[in-house]
Amino acid sequence: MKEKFYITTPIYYPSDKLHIGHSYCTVCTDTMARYKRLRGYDVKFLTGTDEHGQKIERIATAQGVTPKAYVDNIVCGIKELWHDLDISYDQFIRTTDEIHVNGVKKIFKTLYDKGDIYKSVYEGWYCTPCETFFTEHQLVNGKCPDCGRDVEKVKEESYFFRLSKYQDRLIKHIEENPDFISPQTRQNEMISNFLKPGLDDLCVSRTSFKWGIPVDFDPGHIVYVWVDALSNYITALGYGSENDSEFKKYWPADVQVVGKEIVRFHTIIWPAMLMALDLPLPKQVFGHGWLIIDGGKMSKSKGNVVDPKVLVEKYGLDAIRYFLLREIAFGQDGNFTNEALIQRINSDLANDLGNLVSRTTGMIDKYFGGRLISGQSETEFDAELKALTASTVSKVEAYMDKMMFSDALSEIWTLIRRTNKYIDETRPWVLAKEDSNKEILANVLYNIGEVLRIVSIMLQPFMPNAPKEIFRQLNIKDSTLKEWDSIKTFGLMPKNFSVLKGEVIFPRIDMKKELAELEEATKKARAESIAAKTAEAEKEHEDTNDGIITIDDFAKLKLKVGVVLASEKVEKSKKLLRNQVKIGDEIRVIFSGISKFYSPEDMIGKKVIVVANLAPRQMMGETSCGMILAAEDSNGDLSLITTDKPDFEPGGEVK
RNA sequence: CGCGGAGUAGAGCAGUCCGGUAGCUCGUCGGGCUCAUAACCCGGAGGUCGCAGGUUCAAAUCCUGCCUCCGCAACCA
Repeated sequence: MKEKFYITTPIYYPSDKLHIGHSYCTVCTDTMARYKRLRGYDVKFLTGTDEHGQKIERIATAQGVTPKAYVDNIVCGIKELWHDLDISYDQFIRTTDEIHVNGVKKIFKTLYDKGDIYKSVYEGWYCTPCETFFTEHQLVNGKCPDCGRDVEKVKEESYFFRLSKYQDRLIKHIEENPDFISPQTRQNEMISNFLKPGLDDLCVSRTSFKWGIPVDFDPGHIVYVWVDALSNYITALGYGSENDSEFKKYWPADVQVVGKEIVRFHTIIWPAMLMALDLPLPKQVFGHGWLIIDGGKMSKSKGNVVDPKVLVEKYGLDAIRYFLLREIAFGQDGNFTNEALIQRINSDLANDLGNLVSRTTGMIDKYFGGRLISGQSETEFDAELKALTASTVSKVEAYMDKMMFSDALSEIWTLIRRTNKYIDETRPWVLAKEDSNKEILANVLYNIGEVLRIVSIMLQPFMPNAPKEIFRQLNIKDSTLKEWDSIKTFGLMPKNFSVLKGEVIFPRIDMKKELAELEEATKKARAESIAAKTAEAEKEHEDTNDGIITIDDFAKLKLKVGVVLASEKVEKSKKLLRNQVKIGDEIRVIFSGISKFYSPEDMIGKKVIVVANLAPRQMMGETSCGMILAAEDSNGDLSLITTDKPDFEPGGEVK
């Protein structure tokens, strides 16, 4: 019986179009799934979408559609993207699927009955305009991290999962299974950051939104993301349903690929849930890194979001997949630049591999009329080429088992380059001049063809198209000659084979021209995104109050001119300065999040504008009375608002 | 002292766990070849391995301190 291999991607949140980062994660997982299939495993590859929650509910409402209609549309686009990237998933789970919904209800009930879920009171902060709950930690200077407005303390009845109960077992499991969290650095992070300080029980239900799976024994409560989303990896297999044969067959997962930002949920919350359900844990959770763009994180506000679809259309799927898998060490962050992409395409794909195929089929065509018949003659260079081929295969296997895609590809390319060198060494064009050398020539070309066959097989998990085309050009039809096991013996290609010289596999790209074009496209996209954002912001304003306030509204604000007498950096805070501001006769302590832009020395003596009637707020264990005004530019840099006349007398009101 | 990651030729990275002549790709300069996609092959130049101490016969690698950048801090892949 075939050994099973169950691999998953995270389920993505369909609140927006997916970008290159999601694609990266999915392509890597797909490559591993393809590799395991090629190695003869019974592979199950799961991906999907996490469709519930307040954010989606709100976006859908804003667009005047039902949440389901909204996600249906986005999911459609996601499936299209996976199709374009040739993702070979076996199943696409949606958290709105009936099998999942029922499974989650059952899991929730089971945990409740066992006492691992209990009812209590959730305390947190609520931002009314945003309709969102925040914990103490999430607040920025005690204010809503989204809109910066005041938040109010709320209590909500909720269900909690006894996460704390599993803390010791988790630490033990992680320590006893060094491969459970990969790469290693993530493991250190989890233990020192979260497990050692101690785990709190986790709030697993909400009453603040409706779009989700209801707790069926307590209407009004909705299962929150943890139990809902994480369960997908087992509900997709039928866990908790009548037909759980797949669950029995595939669980536990062999690898769960996740982004580094959600390693925590997958290595702490998820395993604790599984422990509570008495289920085995996944064998490995692999946290990959992020794509860094223009030296920073990809984000919509920066307008540097890369659309995988555009890239695939422009350069082809194989090139994009190759780049992602080769350029970035799996597990670490990696840079994505158009320049690096084009460079990889040109030097690795076009010059090294594509050109090798081209010159090989070209020579067979030219010297043998496309039909090669080779005998036994050898050259002094053959042994080394064959030895390298064999060692490459075993190195690639070793790297692939550790999901070190970049290193695996690097080995394959060493072989490709060596083969180009072999051509130089054997000088087929010289051999072709003498009829007596015909047999040696035939064997040289045969060896190159055989390496190309082997290379193509090893490349199959990474690139879905190029290997097929190489097989076609080398006229390899026998499927056993495309299997992994066939690469362990050098020389399985039929001794006489014909070639079909075809189109260039990877055309070279004119770097200068292309970069200029891309630059243009990026600018356009950025402008569009900014325009869309502005429009959205305007719309939001209109929706509330047209963005216009009356003079009476303005009069509610008491803005005063104060002078900063003293200022100091707040320890433990990156942003805050603690200022003592004299307003008239009064001296107030006001915290201000500007230490990145102003040193305490800068502050002293500054005449600043203070919102004098702002409700006092606890910050860093002290009360901040008021707010110092500063303007923000598009880079996020802050500039204090001050009075124009240097010797202006402070204390007066701003009107 | 909140946590983690990074700092190595012009660029991007490997090497650091398990000290022993500093490696790869691209770029650059020179040479070779002409089968091939102006490609391929060979060679050269270019690095005080963030800084400062320490351990050692020997440090990019181990130890101590510091600086800079990035990310995270209850779900942005």
